[in-house]
Amino acid sequence: MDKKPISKGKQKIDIKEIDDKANRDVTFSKRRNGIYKKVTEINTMCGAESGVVVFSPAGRAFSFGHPDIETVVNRVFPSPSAPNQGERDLILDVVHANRAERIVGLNQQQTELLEILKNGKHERDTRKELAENSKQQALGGSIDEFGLEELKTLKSSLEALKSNVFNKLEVLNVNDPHESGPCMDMGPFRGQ
Amino acid sequence: MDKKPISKGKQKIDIKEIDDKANRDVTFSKRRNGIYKKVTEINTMCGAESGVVVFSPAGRAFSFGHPDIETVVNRVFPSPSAPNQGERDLILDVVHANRAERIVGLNQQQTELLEILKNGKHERDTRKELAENSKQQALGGSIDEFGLEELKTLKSSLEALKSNVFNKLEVLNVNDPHESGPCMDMGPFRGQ
DNA sequence: CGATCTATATATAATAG
DNA sequence: TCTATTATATATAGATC
Repeated sequence: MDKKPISKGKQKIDIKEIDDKANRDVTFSKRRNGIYKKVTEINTMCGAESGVVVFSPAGRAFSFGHPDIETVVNRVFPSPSAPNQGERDLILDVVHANRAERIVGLNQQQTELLEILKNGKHERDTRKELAENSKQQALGGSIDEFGLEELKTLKSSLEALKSNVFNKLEVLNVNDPHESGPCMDMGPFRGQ
Repeated sequence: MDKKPISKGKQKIDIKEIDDKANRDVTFSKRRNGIYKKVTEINTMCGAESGVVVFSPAGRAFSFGHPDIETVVNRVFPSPSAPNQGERDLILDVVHANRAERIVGLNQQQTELLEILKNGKHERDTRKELAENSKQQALGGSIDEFGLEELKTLKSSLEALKSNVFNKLEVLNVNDPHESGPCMDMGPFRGQ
C-alpha cells in the first residue's frame, strides 16, 4: 500500500509580501477568517472587547468586532468634537452595519437552533448542515463588504440609534455614578 | 534515564469564559499577542491595512494597527491623559460592560447549542434545560440596547448597502500618505 | 472566489521561574 | 504581570474540485 502523498502539507513560508496575486488573495481570505475566529475566541474566553478592521489591498473594508466594534471605535475616537471625526464616523458606519447584521444573525440562528432542539427534529443531515452554517455565523460569517449609497440611507437609522444610546447613557449617568475606570490611555501601542 | 514529563503540553479546552481570573488574564495576554502577530502578518503578506484593538475586561486598551489610524490615535491621545474624556468614557464603560456580558452569554449559548447539534448528543433533559436558558437569553436580553424591531429596520437599510463605503474610503485615503502599501506597522511584535 | 483534504508549521495550555 | 519549556491543539500552505 504505497501511497503517493496527496499533499506535502503546510509548507513553511516567509512572512513577506506574496507576489502572486491569486495566492495573495487566497491567503488574505484564509487568514482574515483566522483572525476573526481568534478575536471571537479571546472575547468569549476573556470577556474582552476587541475589534478588527481590515482593508484589503483592493480597498474593500471588512470589519469585525465583539461584542461590537463600535465600542472599540469609540474608544479610539473618544471625543465627539475631536478632530478626525470624519474618519471615526466612516469607520463607525462600516462597522455599525456589520454589528447589526451579526446580532440579527445571531438571534435568528439562536431561534433556529432552539426550534430544532425543542421539536426534537434532528435528522443527521439537516443538523449537520445547520451546525455548519451556524458555526460560520458565529465565527464571522456575517462579515460583509459595504458600499456607498447604502451608507447614506443608513445614516438616518444610525442617527436614531445614536440618540437612543445617548438618552440611555444620560439616564445611566444620573442613576449610576459608577466607577469603572475611564478609558485608560494606551498610546499607540508599545505592547501592554 | 527515564524522565518525568515536565509538562502535559497544550490541552484541549472549550471556547467559553474562563472562570479563574488568573488563568483568564494569562490567556488574555497570550492570545492578545497572538492576534497582534496575525494582524501584522496578514498586513505584510497581503498588503492589507488592518488594525486591531483589544480592550481587557478592565477597560485597558492593548493594541493597534494600520498606519493611518495609528496617526490619528497619536493625535487624539497626545499624552497619557487627554482632557475631558473621562466622564463620557466612564458612562460608556458601564453600558458597554453590561452589553458585553449579555453578548458573551449569547455567544456561549451559541457554542453550547452547536456542540450539542454536532455531537448529536441530545439527552432530553439537557436539551430542555438548555433551550430554557437560551430562550431567556434570546428574548429577555434583547441584545444591545436596541430592540429586535429597531434592528430589523436597520437590517432593511443594510440590505441596500453595497457601494457606499468605497467612496468614503477614497476620501479617507486622501489623508493617507501611502495608498495601500504594506502595513508599516505597529505591533507589539517589534521582532518579526 | 470558497470548500475540502493532507501534512506540517504555529499557536498555545499547562507549568515553572 | 513577562519569559521559557514542553507537548499538543490548531491554523494554514498547497493542491484539487
